[in-house]
Amino acid sequence: MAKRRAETMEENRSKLIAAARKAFADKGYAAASMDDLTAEAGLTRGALYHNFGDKRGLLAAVVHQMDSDMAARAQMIGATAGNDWQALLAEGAAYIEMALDPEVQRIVLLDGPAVLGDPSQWPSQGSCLQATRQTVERLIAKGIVRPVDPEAAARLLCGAALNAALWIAASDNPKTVLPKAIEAFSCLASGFLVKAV
Amino acid sequence: MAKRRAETMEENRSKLIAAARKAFADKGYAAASMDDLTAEAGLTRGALYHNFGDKRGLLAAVVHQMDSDMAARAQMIGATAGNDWQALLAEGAAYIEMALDPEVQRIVLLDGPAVLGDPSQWPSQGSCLQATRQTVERLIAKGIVRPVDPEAAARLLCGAALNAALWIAASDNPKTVLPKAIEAFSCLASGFLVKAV
DNA sequence: TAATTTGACATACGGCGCGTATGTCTGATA
DNA sequence: TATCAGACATACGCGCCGTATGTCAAATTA
Repeated sequence: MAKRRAETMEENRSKLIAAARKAFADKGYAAASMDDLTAEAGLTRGALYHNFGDKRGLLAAVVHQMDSDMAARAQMIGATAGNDWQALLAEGAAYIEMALDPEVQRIVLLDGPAVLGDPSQWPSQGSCLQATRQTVERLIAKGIVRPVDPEAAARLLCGAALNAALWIAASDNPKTVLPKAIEAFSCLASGFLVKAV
Repeated sequence: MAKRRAETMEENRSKLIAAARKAFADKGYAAASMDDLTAEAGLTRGALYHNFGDKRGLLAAVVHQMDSDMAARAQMIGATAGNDWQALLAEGAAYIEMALDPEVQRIVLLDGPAVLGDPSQWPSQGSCLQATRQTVERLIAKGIVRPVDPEAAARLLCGAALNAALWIAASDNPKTVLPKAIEAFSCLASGFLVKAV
């Protein structure tokens, strides 16, 4: 039987996003050819421009998907922590680990900001940023964390985690530096506590 | 009188770097045309490829220049601070303020990492990173800061400062959020102290 | 100083990739 | 069943990068 119209369209969108995710991660955004990646998905550039407008639009869709995945994961990890403070630390560690994925680094952390602009302006709000900010707000309300600007705190924490991840990924043996990074992150974060550990 | 050979060459290099800096900051790396920016400098693409190899080489030269300027500035500011701890905070604040410059953001913080890779792999070592790391090492030696990995601490601090700058720049009224960012940064950094403030 | 060489830069060429305009064919609608 | 709409394919033009080749002034040597 013939498929519904919207059905195949959604399939094609998914195929294009998947191919783009692979191509962008593999060759980088600039070097990825639209002809190649659409062919990889069994389609042509016509489908691409019809669905996403232009190359940037495709990147935006890919970033949105990855960002949403990361947000969901961060949310889960935060929810399973013992208390809110540990949730914050766990989210940070999770973010560092997620950022170790080469796909995440290349697409979300490097090409994404360069092509689409600052992550906080993205529709998805920058995944981890959102989760971190909410956690910080809870901690401030409970008097555990100093009354700093939650947005500022979240941005700084995520920024620290992100750079930690880039550092680890660029290092010779990631296994040994990962714990150092997480320890340093914990130290840093503890600066927000009302009373020191 | 006829100019020396090396002299004019150095002049041309400077003119190209200056034009590139302007073009990259204005249009972004990808959208900047080599023909246009070389014409702006009164030269052609021939000079460019002879001096810098390719477009990436030109960006690297521009980044190196800006990075060196930033390092020198950070060094100066750190040196004029009362003590080492205040030097660290001052360097962080200085980094945030420098990163508010649109040219720095676009070229050093966005396109630079996307095109050239992680800043810590750059020949210039990532300006502020170097200065921050040295300051952290001094503070650890004096027992003021906990014995964390200096490299990790420097990366986290610089990452936090960088993201603070991106946040401020994207905000509606930078003037009001700048102090919030600096306050949050001080809190964060104090997490590294042996005894809390 | 005159001839020769070097090399910094200009010019010319080929190819690729993006974006748009136009065409086509299938699934929806009446 | 006939018409329409829209998702996707095809065709075209333009701009830009990188390289190969040419040129001319400055440096070198005798």
